[in-house]
Amino acid sequence: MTEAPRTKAPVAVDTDRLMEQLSMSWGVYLGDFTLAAASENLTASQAKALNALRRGPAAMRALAETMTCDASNITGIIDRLEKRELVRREADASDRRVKNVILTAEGERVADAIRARMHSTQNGLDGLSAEDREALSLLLERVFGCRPTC
Amino acid sequence: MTEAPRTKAPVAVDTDRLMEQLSMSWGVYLGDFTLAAASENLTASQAKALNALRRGPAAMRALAETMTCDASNITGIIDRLEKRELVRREADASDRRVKNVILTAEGERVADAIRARMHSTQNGLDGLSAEDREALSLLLERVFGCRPTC
DNA sequence: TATTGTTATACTCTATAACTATA
DNA sequence: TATAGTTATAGAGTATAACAATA
Repeated sequence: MTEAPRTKAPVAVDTDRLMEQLSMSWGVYLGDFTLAAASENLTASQAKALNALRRGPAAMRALAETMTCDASNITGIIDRLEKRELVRREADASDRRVKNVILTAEGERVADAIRARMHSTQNGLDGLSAEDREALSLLLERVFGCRPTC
Repeated sequence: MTEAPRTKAPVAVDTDRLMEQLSMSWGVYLGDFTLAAASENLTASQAKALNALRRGPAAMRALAETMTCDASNITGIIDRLEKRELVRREADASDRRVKNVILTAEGERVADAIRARMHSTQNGLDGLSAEDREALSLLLERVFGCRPTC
């Protein structure tokens, strides 16, 4: 099932090509993101957490889920962001075990600044026509199952 | 120049949407890659180095360039891969300062295995028609400037 | 008992700076 | 003197295991 036939079908070749291209493209994207984060003296993980919180407060556990890492890691990441007053912890009203993490006004400003400084990616997207952007969005959704607002 | 107009043009909104979607898609891709690497007891960075070497031998310095990290990091990464006999160092013939890193047969096998275990991404791409794959490839090239074979 | 967040531990990745051996 | 690779160092991310507080 996972074995490819010895004769290369055009389909298989294109998938290989795309995998290679995706690998390089994500490298460019990550470099852009890391540089943007560094411009605010943040690591990529810290910026990722900040970005996730733009949607609203989240429990430590939920944040770990979003960042696909162990819950124990979140403590340190949020500690460093809290020390810079970009986020704050707040005890949950209904369940006192839970701590909700909330973006401060300054944290919101920094998150927006990082987003705005992703020039390379932004310029690449701005260079596309409206139709092309729509097409790319649909393709990403079909390949990775990610819709913009979910 | 970098200031957006106060009235939101449809173009600007679509770019925001795409940035968000790219962020999530990248998360899915990275998770897939990290899991595939872990299935061979490798970290993402080690797997990335292994994958880069599939194109052929590379000097330590060139590898650092490819992985967009400081040259001093490559020493440790290659040390660990060499300890497992997935790569080997070889002195360059023309410049004795240079060490070329070469994939061993076992390293090649492991690199291929990781590539093959990226089921999520692979399935996503296989679900596209030939035309859609071609379209995605063109869009990636225009946004990120990455061609498959360069 | 189960879950949330934290701590302790060990390993890896990362950049900076200083070192060596070549060029 | 300049460059390739290494080492030393310090900070950050990561998973595992164990813990306290709460459910």
